Amino acid sequence: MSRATVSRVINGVRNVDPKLHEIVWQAVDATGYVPNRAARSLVTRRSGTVALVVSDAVSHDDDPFMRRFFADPFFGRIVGGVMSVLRPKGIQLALQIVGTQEARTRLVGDLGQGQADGAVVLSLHPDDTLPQQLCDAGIAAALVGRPAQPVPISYVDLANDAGGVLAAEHLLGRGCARLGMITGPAHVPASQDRLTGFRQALARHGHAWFPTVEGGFTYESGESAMLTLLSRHPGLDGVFVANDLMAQGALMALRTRDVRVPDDVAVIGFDDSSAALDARPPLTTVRHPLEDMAAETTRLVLARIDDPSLRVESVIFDPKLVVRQSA
Amino acid sequence: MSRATVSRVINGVRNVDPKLHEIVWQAVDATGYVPNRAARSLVTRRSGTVALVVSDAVSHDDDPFMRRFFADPFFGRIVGGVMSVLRPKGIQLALQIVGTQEARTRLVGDLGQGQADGAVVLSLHPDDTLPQQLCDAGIAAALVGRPAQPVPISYVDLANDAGGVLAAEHLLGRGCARLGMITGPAHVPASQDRLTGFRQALARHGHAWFPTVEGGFTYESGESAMLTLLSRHPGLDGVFVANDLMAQGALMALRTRDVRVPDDVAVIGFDDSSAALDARPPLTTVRHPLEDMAAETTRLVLARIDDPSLRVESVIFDPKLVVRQSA
DNA sequence: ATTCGGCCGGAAAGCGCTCTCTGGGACTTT
DNA sequence: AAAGTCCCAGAGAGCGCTTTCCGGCCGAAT
Repeated sequence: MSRATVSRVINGVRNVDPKLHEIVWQAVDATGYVPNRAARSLVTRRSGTVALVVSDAVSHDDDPFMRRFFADPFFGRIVGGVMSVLRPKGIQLALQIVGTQEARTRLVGDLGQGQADGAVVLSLHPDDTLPQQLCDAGIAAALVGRPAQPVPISYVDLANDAGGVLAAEHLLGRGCARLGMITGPAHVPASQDRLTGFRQALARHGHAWFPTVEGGFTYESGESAMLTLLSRHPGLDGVFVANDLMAQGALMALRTRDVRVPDDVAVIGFDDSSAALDARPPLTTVRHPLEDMAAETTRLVLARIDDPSLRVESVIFDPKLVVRQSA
Repeated sequence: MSRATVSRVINGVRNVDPKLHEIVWQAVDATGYVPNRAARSLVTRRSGTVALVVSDAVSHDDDPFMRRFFADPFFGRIVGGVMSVLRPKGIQLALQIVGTQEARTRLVGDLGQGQADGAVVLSLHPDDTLPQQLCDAGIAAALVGRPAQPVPISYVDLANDAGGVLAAEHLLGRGCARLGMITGPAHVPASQDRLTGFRQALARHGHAWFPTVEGGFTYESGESAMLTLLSRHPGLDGVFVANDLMAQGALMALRTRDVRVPDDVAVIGFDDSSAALDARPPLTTVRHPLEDMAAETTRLVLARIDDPSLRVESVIFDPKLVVRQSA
């Protein structure tokens, strides 16, 4: 029997006698044959790999930010979501971290050359040029989270502003009248959107202004932001915090000041991460379905690999309010 | 000029005229040429890739345990450590998750065939057969954490028992006399070792017995374990908790019972993760240098790829006590 | 001046696979 | 019964690279 026939059987091409089909599979099982991926991709020009690219502007490898980033559940949840769609299809996941401009250029070259068939991209820096480069190079790629600058590239995002609205309405609905917010870093689009949504919803209900303190998405920044808020505005009865980890910190601050939650001050977090469940009282929070979003991003990439002529597309997920005990 | 010459230049082989050398590099820069990885590995039989394998015994992809696992900083910290050594060398990281026995067999086949040159393995299940399979197949691999069963395979581990000793001595040293421990799951080797070390150190100081409650490494399990311990042994003045997240939960339990930390009860955690810093009071804990260990594991794999005749090797890291405010 | 040795660059053979192209056998049609 | 049709299997080219083998050139030694 010729290699061609075997190749046809293994790749499931029609026009093969069922008997031969059977024989081939038996032989494969018996010998434990595994096709050579390199040889295959050499001719098919497909690598059977999708890259997960983390693009940031750090100078060196051991950058403390990167350490924090990997330790953050954010990264792991995305990996989990991506894997959940890649695994059943037998597609490999290659991890790429690009910090410098040079690394970005090399990455685009490598991808263009076929190192991976497509890329799921996490663009962490506001003036990251990678989305544009990817776009120019015609690489099948999609972002998790909207690009900070307008670029014709597919992306999946959460309606962060709608999340802000949800939080505002819930707080208002339970009778809170003196609200405040602990925001995320100003340069992160998601932070902006959460603030905007919250602000607009409040405005619609006649609240022209409310106090705000900026945090850094960390536990400690949430704690100290809450302390600041509390000292400046002792009459506060409701706080929207831009992520759960900061909210957990805020809860601790409230506790040390002997402020009861939710009786004196109601707190709403954002993400519905494990921190929300671990907080005491458990956090009422806005669910951020990161796994599903990462999975959807991966599907977008895969679709584009199959048909490069596809239009760029954006998928916006709607957040849901998860009511627990903090508000 | 022939392709052969170009190849020689790019791969830095000797016997090339410096002038030609120069010309080639100029051309490469000018045209943005990137060598084809597939073609190269076809002939060199090297993929330039190392796999990070997570081996567990889950039945399906969306297994809740896996979701938890990815969301846990544990995974991310390891990824960070592995990347820190792979990146400078330009080696790719491919992520592989194997839950079923079938997937394990296929993985070993794929690796043996050259899909990756080696593997850094996280074996999460006590009777995981993967280490043995990898060993039998002669694949360059090393484990993060000691294998649950004795297998001739390289691994990197923490001297968990020494960590237990550190905790015991610190607690004893600050005058605690009625100690207890919240352990990790009994089937995890690391849990066992932490308990063993703690027990032996206490025995050496005349404490023949101390109360123990088993937790599941989660915040909530730590909280409820502490509550149990407190109700059964109200006189407790020191607790060793097998990881920081449980310790954070324990702190919360203590707080709700109005027990002062460290004045009434001293608490020591394990890992020195972000939870230790986020806890109030900040946790005195045993540092688990996971990033460094993952990096070392990767180096072991790389060394074995270079020279397959290398003996299997184990590297044991020593834990350090990080004293903060909880003990 | 002739030969020998050492080096450098080119030719060409694959690596293991896919896929087009073609031949041959069986079946259908007139 | 002869010609046409279809379908399946084999032959063979070639994917882009590395690497061995050789031929040719130049400098040194006899």
